[in-house]
Amino acid sequence: MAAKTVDHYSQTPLAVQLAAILRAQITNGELGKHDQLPSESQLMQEHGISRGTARRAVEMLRDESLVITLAGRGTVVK
Amino acid sequence: MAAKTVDHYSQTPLAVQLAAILRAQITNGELGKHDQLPSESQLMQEHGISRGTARRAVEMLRDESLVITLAGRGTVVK
DNA sequence: GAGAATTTGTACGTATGTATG
DNA sequence: ACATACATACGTACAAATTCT
Repeated sequence: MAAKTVDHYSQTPLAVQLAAILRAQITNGELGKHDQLPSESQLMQEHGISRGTARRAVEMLRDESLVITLAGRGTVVK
Repeated sequence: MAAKTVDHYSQTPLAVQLAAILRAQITNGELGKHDQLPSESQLMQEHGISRGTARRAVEMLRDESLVITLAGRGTVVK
């Protein structure tokens, strides 16, 4: 099945949409503890968004302490 | 006297420097409760930085709940 | 109320620096 | 040396909210 992606025609900001999608995957266990999140480049391609938008989405999850980002490594579920 | 500005040759990120300058002005009372912060355009000109950098600096203060930003209005000390 | 000007919000592109593998 | 990945910073454009004339 196709993975869920953001809606470019929605009024909701793309970064907010993406954060919600990733947050849901963490909440429902699709992404478990210590699991690696898709890289910024992967998120860019999969959702057709820019790097800045992908980064803002992940930043929201960091602010919520749902994930941890390590320079040069990536982002993992906490 | 000349206002304090960021150092473009410092190792410290420009946004971090600017946030520190504004944070100090709030702490020492130079900027008091309900006082308006310089607009993003003013910060750009006064410090010779881009808008994105100015926005990140103010964003830090928002994250610290030191200020409140309203679209079309600006940012004021809380 | 209309319209211009100002200010913040969102989105994208590019470049460079730093750290890891 | 190279590829990958995050960090910082420059730029552009347009949208949305507010203020001013």
